[in-house]
Amino acid sequence: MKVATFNTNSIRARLPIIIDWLVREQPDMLLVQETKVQDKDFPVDAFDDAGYQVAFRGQKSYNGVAIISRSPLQDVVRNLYEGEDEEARFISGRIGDLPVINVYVPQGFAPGTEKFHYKLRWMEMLLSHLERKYNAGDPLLVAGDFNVALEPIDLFDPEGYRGEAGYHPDEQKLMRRFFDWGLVDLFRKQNPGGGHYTFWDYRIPNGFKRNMGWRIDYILATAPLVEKCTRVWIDTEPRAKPKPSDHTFLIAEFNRG
DNA sequence: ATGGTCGGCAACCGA
Repeated sequence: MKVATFNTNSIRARLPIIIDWLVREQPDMLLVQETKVQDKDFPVDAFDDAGYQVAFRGQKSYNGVAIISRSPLQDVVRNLYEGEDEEARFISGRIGDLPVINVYVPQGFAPGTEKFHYKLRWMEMLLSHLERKYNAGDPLLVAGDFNVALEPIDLFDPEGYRGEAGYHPDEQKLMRRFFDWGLVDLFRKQNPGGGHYTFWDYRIPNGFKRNMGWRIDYILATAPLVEKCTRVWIDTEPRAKPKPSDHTFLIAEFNRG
């Protein structure tokens, strides 16, 4: 089984990259964030032609998440909390026997702002959602763009960004509560070294060429899946394109059974 | 080298 996550920064602008990648890599599922498309305009046909199903929740201009999969997503949930989420950042379901959660955690802007507090609240809501609805002893995948770098080796300039949004102790504490609950950061488990990033900010000149990036996208899994995980890697192809995306694909492979 | 990011969507906002 092969699972990937990718912040698309517009699924329509990135559609050829995504379809090419699906055809070449043939994953069982691809979790995407920042689709930036309303549901009525989601490019369903392109995925159908490539042999994939899609479940999505979008909104105008911002955010938006989708799960693209070989077999259809079942028991789909499009809201993190009771009632209707004001922002399209969460979609979950089940593919075969496997429960899957796809998240686009708020970026947070800057500590002390309302956006930053919203980010922390959102992560707390996700945590309580897990505690309420899932058992850490059962298989579960939680992946997406968490907008948090955990350790100094997870961003190019830890000193420079210390205490800012994306590298702040309050965010990191919340990330570690996911780990305490029973989720494992699969990339980190398989790759103890630093300098491996999933995001390079467009605003840093030649940031990708100079590897000035951040590791803020994750594939997290509970113990029964961790032991089946054979390989985790980052595919920088979309970031190296002439018309690059700011994030890259993060992929994990598992033994079946 | 007197410039220097994207995408959505129509003037800026968010990342």
